[in-house]
Amino acid sequence: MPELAKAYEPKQVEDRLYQKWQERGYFKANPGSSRKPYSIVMPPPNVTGKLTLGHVLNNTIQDILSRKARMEGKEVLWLPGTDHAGLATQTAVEKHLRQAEKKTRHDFTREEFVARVWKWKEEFGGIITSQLRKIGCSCDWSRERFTLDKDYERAVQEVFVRLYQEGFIYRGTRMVNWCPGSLTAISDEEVIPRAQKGFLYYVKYELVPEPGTEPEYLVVATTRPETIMADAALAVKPGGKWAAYIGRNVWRPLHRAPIPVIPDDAVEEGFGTGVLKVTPAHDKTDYEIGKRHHLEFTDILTPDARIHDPGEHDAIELNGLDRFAARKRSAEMLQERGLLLKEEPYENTVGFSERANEAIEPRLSKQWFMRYPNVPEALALLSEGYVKFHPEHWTKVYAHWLEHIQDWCISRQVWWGHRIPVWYAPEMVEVPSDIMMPVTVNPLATNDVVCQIDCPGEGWTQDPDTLDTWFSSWLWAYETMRTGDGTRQKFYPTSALVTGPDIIFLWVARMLIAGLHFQPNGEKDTVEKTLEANLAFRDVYFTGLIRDRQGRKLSKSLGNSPEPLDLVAKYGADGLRFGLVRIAPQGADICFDEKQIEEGRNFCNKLWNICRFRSMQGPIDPNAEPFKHPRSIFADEMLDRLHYLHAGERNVQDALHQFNFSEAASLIYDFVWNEFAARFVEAAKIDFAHGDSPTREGTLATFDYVMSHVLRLLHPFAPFVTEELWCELGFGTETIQTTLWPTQSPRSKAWSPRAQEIYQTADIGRTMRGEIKLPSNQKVPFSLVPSSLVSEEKPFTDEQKSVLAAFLNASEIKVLSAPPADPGPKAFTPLGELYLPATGLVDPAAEKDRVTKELAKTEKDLEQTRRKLGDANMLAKAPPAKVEEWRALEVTLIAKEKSLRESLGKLG
RNA sequence: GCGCGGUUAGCUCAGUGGUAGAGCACUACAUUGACACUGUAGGGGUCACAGGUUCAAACCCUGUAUCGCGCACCA
Repeated sequence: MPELAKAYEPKQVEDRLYQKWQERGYFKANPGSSRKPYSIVMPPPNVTGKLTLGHVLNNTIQDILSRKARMEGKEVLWLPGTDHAGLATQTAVEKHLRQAEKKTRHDFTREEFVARVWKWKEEFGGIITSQLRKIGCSCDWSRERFTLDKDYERAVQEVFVRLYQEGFIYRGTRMVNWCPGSLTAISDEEVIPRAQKGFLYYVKYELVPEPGTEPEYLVVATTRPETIMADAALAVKPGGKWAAYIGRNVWRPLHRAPIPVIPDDAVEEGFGTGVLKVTPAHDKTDYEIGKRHHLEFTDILTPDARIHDPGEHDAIELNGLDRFAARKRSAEMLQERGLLLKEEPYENTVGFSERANEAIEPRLSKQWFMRYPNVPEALALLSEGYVKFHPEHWTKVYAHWLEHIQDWCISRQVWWGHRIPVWYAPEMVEVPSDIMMPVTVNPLATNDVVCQIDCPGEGWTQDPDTLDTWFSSWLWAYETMRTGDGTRQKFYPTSALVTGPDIIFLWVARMLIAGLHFQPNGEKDTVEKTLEANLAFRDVYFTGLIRDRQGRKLSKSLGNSPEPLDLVAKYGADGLRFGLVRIAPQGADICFDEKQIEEGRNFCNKLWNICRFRSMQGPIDPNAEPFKHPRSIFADEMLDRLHYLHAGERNVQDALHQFNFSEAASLIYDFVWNEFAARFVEAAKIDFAHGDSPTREGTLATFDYVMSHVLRLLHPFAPFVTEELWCELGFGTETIQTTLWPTQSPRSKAWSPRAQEIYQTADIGRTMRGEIKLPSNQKVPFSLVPSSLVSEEKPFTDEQKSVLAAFLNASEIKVLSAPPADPGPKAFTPLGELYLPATGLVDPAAEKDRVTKELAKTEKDLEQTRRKLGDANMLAKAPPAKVEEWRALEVTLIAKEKSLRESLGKLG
């Protein structure tokens, strides 16, 4: 057997193993297999994007699920792919063109520009998928999909046509969230509210005098004086304090004209002045009010949010100004006209588009909308348990969204994406969407339109818009499986989805709805079966967001986002994976610290060195059967611990079953480091040192048996190091990937608590050494006066003594029948009283300190216990077993206290 | 404003009724044979606060504070 390197070197291992796995086709899913299916579709990352830590966590969890399922004998499909990310990619290419060629998208024809984006995609499209390979993802790359693949594109358009025909998709002029930076509409779900510091401007609206009235005015508090020219009315609460003015007119202060005072329930008297200025074309609420009162819809903003209020009027100078400059200027103009009463600092929430970092402009615009089908069914999926969210509390968020669902604005004024399959008759003149003018609103216009994929004939023009990227990804769970070879029949519904809660509406909910409505697996004989056959997925695991140590989101602009591949180079892919998964808390965001990755690497190295040590003792037996050999109590103890790792109160099986990955990782970590390495391996050294030890073979077999379990349990988390050790050490020859996932291990019938007692005694003895400040390499003689139980019922053997001596770094352990004549520092252990020599080692003053401290703690414990035992109420109502525990504790503590007092007495 | 989640050691987190835990960081000691990516020991906590339930509360209930997230017709 080759000797292993002194430390685990991931670089020597990772690429070689990944290549081997690929060549041998381990990740390939076979739809013809008779094995039970297990499937996951990868949330497709932006095709030209780069790997982030979020991707690492997310895909590591998918890999854990996939690899474990393979080891459980399932036919696994983990389907990878990428997303065309319409606006994001287009923006990136436009930025590149601006910098490299000083051109905008409008310097090209649409076809030329889209060709440039494809070129960009060819150049950068492979980066993220190659990065996923670097971290060991076991997806079936032969099935990689892209949301703009020809077939996929056609499927998206088919869905559009179908929904149009079914009446779920319509075109309309409505208020949308307009991004003046990207010049496109976006959906409600893509608007991010942000607190903004601004001002509340108090503006005088003078009443148009009527015969017999005094000059009067109403005051409006507004954050947006730049929209005053678009005011169509003032609204007040019906029957409220301003109700007397209803029906009168006021002078609009800029672009002076009379506008009516109207009653509307949308007005809250407690807000501002209780008088609301109504700009139906620039505010969602005002739009509704405008419709109710048949007001005029005046749009005074260009698509890029500059003022454009044509005609002759008194505020003409605002034209051409950006909305924020216009805000300032209009306030000044009001001031100059004596119409601005005051302005006060004010914080309100404004919607932003994340991509362009621009304040969203509520804007009247002609767009395509989708009314969601199957909403009640989608709600039932979760409430009736067909689909489960982990952690569960996201269910409520999902339900709330569905209960308040609004139609989805699905058209985008973007060139890179799925073109809307709608055609306009030759005689129709469509206004190009990028013209820099406000829209002409004519809600009554009817269009001669045809909705179909192919051009209906000469002269017909296709709608210039593309579809929201999410309108393609909502089909991802099943459309990626359309391969004509039975893949969808075998693997859909998918088993699990792993994603972030930030796209619960954008993607997760919509995929469930798509499954319900399009029924990719067809109709079955009962409603329930139809439902179950068409679930997009059965379990959804939501990861937390990764933040930096200050709690900020990781982002490129903040520069707080570590490069995952740098971390791989430093700590290895397994170190990164294991470190991240072990620390990721359930249902909460992750506070990233590189130290955690370092721990992951250290753990892999620990595992490596345990195996290295084993390989020095001779060849490994891949079929080791420890229960067939005579065994030490330490081997039995180890086997017992393994049993509990599988079946204890907290165990790996349950943790993974409950999607508690950090718990599973922590359990294995603690087991390997604290049970296996720190206890069993140290005790095994005694066996290994003596070739003639009768338990040597049993210890070797236990070692191999337990290590075989550990490597397999760990493989989904740390695929490279476990595979390397598995094959190099001879546990197997081919691969660990297709070995059996271990779920249980029996206890030894011969198990006794003695090994635990020895470990506990060693801990106590080591503490004693530490307290009298013995250098850790100084060998000293210990004496033990065994308790009666130890001396009579279960003798303290020489082998046990050797192990205890090794743990204590003792030169010898003298077993005495009575305390030594000249007793030194003493401690109570499960084995009896443990003594250090009185002379030569101990400074009496330090020893007195030690005993005094120990006595104080004992007295405190004793007092606490006695308080309980003295409380009649407590004794009466607590369970008897608990009371017994307290009684036993009291006895021990009394003896300990007595003995410590004696020691203290002797020390003077 | 409503809803969800958090608040435990310097840091990151476990801990769903019975004497407060882990890793990191810190301090001391130790480099002969698995591992310094190590070993041994130590210091360090009014479990956010206030009430309540209970024999007993970090844990259950109510309220408050605070942080994060989501939702809302936030003029």
